[in-house]
Amino acid sequence: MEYQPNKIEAKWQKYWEQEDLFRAENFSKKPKKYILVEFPYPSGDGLHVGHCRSYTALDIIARKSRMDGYNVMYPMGWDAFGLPTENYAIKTGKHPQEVTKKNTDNFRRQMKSLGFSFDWSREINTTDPEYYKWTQWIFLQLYKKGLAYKEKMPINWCPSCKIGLANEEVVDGKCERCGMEVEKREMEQWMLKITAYADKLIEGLKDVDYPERIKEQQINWIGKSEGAEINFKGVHFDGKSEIEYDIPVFTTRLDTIYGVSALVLAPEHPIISNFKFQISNWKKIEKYIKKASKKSEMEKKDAKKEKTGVPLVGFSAINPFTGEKIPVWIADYCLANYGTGAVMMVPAHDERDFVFAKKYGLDIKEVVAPVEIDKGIKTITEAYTDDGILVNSEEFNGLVSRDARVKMISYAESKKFGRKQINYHLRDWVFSRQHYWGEPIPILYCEKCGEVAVPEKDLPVKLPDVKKYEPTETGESPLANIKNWVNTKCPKCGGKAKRETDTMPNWAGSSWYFLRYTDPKNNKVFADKKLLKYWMTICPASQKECNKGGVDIYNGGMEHTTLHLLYSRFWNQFLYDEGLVPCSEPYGKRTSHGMVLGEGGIKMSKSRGNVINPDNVVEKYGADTLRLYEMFMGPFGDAIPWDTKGVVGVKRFLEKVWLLGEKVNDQAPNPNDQLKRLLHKTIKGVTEDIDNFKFNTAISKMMILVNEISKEKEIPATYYMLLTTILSPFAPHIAEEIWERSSLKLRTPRKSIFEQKWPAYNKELAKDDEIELVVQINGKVRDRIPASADITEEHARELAFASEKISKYIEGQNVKKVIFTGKLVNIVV
RNA sequence: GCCGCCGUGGUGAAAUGGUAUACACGAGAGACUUAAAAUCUCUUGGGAGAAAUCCCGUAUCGGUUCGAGUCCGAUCGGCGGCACCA
Repeated sequence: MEYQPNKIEAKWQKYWEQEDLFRAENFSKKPKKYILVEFPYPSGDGLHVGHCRSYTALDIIARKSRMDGYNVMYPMGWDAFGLPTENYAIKTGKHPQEVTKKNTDNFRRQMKSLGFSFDWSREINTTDPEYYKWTQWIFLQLYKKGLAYKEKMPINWCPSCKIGLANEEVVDGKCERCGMEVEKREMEQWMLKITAYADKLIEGLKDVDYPERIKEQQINWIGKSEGAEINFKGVHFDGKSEIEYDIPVFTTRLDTIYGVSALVLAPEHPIISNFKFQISNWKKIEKYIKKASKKSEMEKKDAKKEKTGVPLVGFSAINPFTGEKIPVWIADYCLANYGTGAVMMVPAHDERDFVFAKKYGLDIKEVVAPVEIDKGIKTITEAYTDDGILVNSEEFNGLVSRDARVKMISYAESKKFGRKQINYHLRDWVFSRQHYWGEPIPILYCEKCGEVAVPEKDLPVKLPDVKKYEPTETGESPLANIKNWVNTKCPKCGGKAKRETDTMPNWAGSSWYFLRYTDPKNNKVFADKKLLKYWMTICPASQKECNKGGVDIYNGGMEHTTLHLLYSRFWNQFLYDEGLVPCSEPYGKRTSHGMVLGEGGIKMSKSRGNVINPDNVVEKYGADTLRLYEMFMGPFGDAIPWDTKGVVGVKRFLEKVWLLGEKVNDQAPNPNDQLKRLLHKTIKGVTEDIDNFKFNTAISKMMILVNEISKEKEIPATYYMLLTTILSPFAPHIAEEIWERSSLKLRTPRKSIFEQKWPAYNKELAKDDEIELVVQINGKVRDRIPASADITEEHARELAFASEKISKYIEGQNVKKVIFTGKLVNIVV
């Protein structure tokens, strides 16, 4: 009978749903396993084949884990707040909620058609007031602890559209919609103090099983650097008298302080606007600041781009170590949002400073000499940026850089003009958006009481209906126009109050959703404590409570490494400190998938017209083929181009498996020993490959087995059923169908294949009994000799030296060394 | 630019520091067929040779090692992130 996926797939999807086979059971006696994939943003384009890839992979893990005896939770939900839906609403006038409903319905249908074993009873949606009530509640906890605060921050502003723009909407410094040059505009914004957790976020990585590259990316993003903050004395004449003030400077290279030629301020440094009227070249400075504000941070940091700057005429600074008076410049390669917004310029020992000093003719003074040479370099042709030995630094001469830094900090501390300082590259999280489609920030402004938190009993602060989804002309969110929503009473004094009209960024809802899955319908707390403990801390292996558990496996894309992954770790650590969740780290293990690219290796996009719609693939080849293909196409962690031709390969494989059913005969004689060994080897290989996320090689191993079995005239039913079982997590529909037919034939009770145990293999049979002993001369293969797998070194040497081919090479040669590795002999001559 | 990753046949790729190219696609030849499709069998990194066999080959250059696709250094090329796309 022909393999017709369309006939069997819907049948089994319905069966699984009716039998409720994938429900995660709270407090089950079985060991728990919480398997999580990043929930999607339900865009109007529908499911991307890239989504299918990671959901299939984790579905394989989930299905196999159930067969291994775990109580698995594999949930799914929607991260539905965000710009694309809002923009779509602006264009069509449809309510974002309506659009979201349509999109999530479509996503859910597509997911179901692929046979993913999600526990749909736990489905969540970040835009559901019953969900965002708790997002707002967590914000209030942060607020109460002083971790949410307001600050003026620059946003992208289009003067023609009169709206704030997301970075993505700014193309080459211009508004994506109208092409107008984008300006920076200062606006009061809600900020979250993630920097308070910088050390904890580094520290927490020690206990979790993340790929090294992810840990490294996060650590570098946080960018902890230890150094010193030194107060330079700023001096200028205001027409009547000399004014003095401190200009703090952060440096990790205090050892180079005797080589400072100038002080450089960021264009946004407060000193500049404070003393605006005393700067004699103000016009020039103003022009420079305006130009700099248009540059992106990337442009400013670019070491290859020309460095520019303007001196602050009449201003100077005093180096507290030397007492020397040095000029003060402003330059945009000094960034306002890192350190103190002021840096000391040491041209001899910093590349950017060197280029800058050369261009503007500033002093270049060597103060650190390379350790190995001490030639007294006269003309410096490039910056020496490594540590070395101090020269030209008075009492610190002769010290190595590291010691010099320690001594210099003590000196600065004793003289009270400096101290040890740790700086982070990490910046606080801008948490305000002037958009409609996000969680309203639950804050009120009372005429008498000032800023007031919305009482918890009044949550959620629901999004009101609006007519227009565009922001207002003042740059405020569209909510500002809904007067009867904005105007409210102060919960403290009952007086007049206005609501905050900013909404939260899309990242808010996704920063804690993994907690909600444990108890998705609770309306008293964000999740029940006992359920959090059960799902987040019970170690599946020991069934005992431990603090390292959290989600057992969390899969997502590399693109989320420094934002979502860090933000959600921050929220969880905060909730842990508040005693609200039982583990400090949310995810015990992190894995990541590679992107699915279009044919030819370019990104899939509507504009390129190379988007593959999973619906079409399912219709043409079946869900099992799509699943299997996406797992077979390459290593799970790598980006891989789609290849429609490649799909037929796995379809043929499934057809082959299907047709094997015709050869099954329970009276069949046991196949030969080699095939039996291959079967056990395959079970072992597939088991290990799934556990190691090596799905592509697991499939190739099954292909090899099927190719071998196909050569037999008759196949015992046990072989066929074992093969089907190890295939079942990959291609669940065909496996169920084969299992049912085999069960009927064997008259065993009908039960889902997913209620079966994962097969064990015989360790002895899974080993090779014969090998080809490889004989090398100087590392080059010269002969292969069949031998027993447990050959001794002595015997292997005998065989090697007895070989005719080998004797050719060693005749008249001096054998220096013989290396034996168990299956290889290397003779060094 | 900075941080992280990757580079192997015509293509997707496989390979605990130990036989480079498993598995699959494509291509070529053949079988079956009136024919086509499907299916099955064989060939398929480059070069030399009638063959046995030999030489070269994992982006480039160099190093470590008995032995390097794998480890180290440099270079070139590609991808992800760079804080308001998610």
